[in-house]
Amino acid sequence: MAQMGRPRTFDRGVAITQAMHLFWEHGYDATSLSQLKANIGGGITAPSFYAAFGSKQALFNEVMERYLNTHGRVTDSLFDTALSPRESIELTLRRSAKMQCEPDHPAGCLVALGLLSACTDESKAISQPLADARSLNRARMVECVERAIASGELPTTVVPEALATVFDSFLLGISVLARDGVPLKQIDDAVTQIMTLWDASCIGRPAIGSGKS
Amino acid sequence: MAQMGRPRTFDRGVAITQAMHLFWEHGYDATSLSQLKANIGGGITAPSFYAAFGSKQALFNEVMERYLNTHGRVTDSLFDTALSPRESIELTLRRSAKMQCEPDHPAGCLVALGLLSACTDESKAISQPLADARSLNRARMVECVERAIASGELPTTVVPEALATVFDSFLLGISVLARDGVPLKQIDDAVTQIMTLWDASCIGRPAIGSGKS
DNA sequence: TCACATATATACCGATCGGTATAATATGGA
DNA sequence: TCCATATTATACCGATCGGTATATATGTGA
Repeated sequence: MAQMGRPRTFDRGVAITQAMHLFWEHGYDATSLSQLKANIGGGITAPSFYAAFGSKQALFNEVMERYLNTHGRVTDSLFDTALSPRESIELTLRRSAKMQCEPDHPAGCLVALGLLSACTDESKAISQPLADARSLNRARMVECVERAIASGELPTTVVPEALATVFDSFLLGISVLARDGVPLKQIDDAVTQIMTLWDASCIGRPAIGSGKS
Repeated sequence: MAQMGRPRTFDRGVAITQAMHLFWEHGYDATSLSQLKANIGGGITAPSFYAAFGSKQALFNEVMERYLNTHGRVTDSLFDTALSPRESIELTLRRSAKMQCEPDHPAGCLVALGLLSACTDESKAISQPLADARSLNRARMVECVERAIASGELPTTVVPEALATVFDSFLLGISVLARDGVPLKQIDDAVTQIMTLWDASCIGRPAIGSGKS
């Protein structure tokens, strides 16, 4: 019993990728049904759309799931305990930067930019999984620094949240840079530069210049 | 000749502030005329709106101008040559973080989040002044680092774009953090932390850990 | 008092939004 | 062959979008 009924004229899996690119570029609200229908499988009709995906929101849910299981994986090294904490963070930053600048899909990160999609209160709830992903990444960054402190890689004077927030904010900012067309090399050089912050903390010179205000 | 004709029932300047808060929170596209009309001066009608502001886009232009001349000024220290380059950047980061977490207006920065407003191709053109402001800030960051190198504050081995991009990306990321509800103290502590990067570069230890990947 | 200027209120414009009812069409299994 | 199943195409739904035409109310200056 392979499949009953008239076969659909488009590939559902490919369609989700096409929809992902649209949501990625324009956000949830700003991506209209007309755009989705026009860009899926060379153009489909409204009933075909709803028969295949249920609703715009349901499709977006599938898109988020797809993204988190593919492109979103660039931050997986954050909880790869086979790596040193320093390597975990550096890899996350470099892989994220590279992915976000790839030319075969919209620039930036859907998770970070998903905050923009959440314009309406309604769509804020819809893109909650993206907020959860950001929250999870934040927690993992802190854990990563804590691991480094526990292993003696970083001195106990380092405040995990403070250092982790530096990397987290830097990471989130990459999405805006990528969207603004800043070249990958420049961002990657910045990663190299920011990793010296880790080394500086490593040497046991935390909180230099903490005064000022 | 004080004013001719029937006086309007709302304060135009206050209305622009109210509109700014809406655009700030929801973005250009997602802020509807209905919302604007309902929130301006306790509710106005469509003809009153168009008589006062011309169009949604014209109002948004006034809002951007207002923002850049008020809240957007937190980055002014970037080109205040009375400050040391290090102070310029640190002040920019701290003032930005503080402003973006103030409770009397939406969290985050309209300039950074304006990237989200630009969902449609059309609205991308409309919010071009915000993209220009980001671009300008980027250039000023680089100039700031160059000043430090010229004055001997930073060694000539520092690549201005790389270090500036670190601070720029960190700054842009603050908007997402603030929107996600990360407390100001945590962000401010991160500023303290990231400024040690400057000090580390200052000591003449640039490009540590530049290898890897 | 009366014209003028400006803002207001009511009602409406075409376009698009996300979503659907109805019916025609194409496949597999009995 | 004929039915069940599933997708397709056509046409349409009410709601909202940004914006406007018309008429009325409210002020100033002569």
